[in-house]
Amino acid sequence: MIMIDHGSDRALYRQLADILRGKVASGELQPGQSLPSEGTLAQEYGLGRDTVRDALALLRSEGLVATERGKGTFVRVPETVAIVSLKSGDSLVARMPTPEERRSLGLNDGVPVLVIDRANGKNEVHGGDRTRIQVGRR
Amino acid sequence: MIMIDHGSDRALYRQLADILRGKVASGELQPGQSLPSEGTLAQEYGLGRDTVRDALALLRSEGLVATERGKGTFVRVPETVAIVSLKSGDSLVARMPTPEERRSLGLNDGVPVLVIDRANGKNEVHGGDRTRIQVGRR
DNA sequence: AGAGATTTGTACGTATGTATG
DNA sequence: TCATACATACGTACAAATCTC
Repeated sequence: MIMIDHGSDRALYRQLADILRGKVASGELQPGQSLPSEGTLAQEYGLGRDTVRDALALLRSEGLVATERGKGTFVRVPETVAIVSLKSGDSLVARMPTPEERRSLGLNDGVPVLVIDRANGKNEVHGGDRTRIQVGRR
Repeated sequence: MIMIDHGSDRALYRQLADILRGKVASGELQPGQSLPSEGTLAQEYGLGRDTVRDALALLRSEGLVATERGKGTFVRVPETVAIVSLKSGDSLVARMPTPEERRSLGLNDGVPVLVIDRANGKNEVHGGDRTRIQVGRR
């Protein structure tokens, strides 16, 4: 098993994030599955709880996991994706949501928004985890 | 001046983030301008440095500020935006970059990527802070 | 070049509160 | 009711990058 190298230049919390990211990538941790608790991870890897929390915060910011208070941290399950069509004259950008957008759309950490500027001047904001943009071929 | 309410339900670091976000929104803090140091903020608002860091981390995750080690935290300056055209049959999604994508594109915290699936099967990844997607009207 | 001050990064500890099961 | 788990907030200490003199 891969462990933490206290002699490495790489920060301990980054090493732990690498390990957990790898377990998600390899399928050892499946979508919906819970990670060990912060306390358990701290004990298993010989780290302070703060260091474990830094690692989990990093993975949340990447959109890889979601943490629920009192429950635990879980590998994110992909959302059902809706197709949104773009037409000639439309444009869009991607950015992180404002706190208000996060609330109103119910977005997790590590989820951007797509902001569409329609040719008619109207504006749309879509959650990045549940939206695919498509041109033509409707 | 707006201060921190230790009696409030809202977490202290969120209150501080609200204050700083407001100063950016109002223009009191201009793009490129540095925020007070963590130590200064902690002293001014009567908070622990850890709490100040939580607030700054939140603002970074929103793409509002960028922190440079040894220098300070600065209001993000908008990047020069390149226009990328979509054609019929193309599609795209937005998500947070992998660590590798962040490195290779030189992306800050709080900056998503746009992943374009071209009709010919090819794939493109663009930094969300420097890209506008457009359909037609080139 | 070098020394010292400033600033952020990392890592630990403790304590308490709140949500969940 | 009780145990578990995450959230918040304080403290300390040292490392590393930057800046100034």
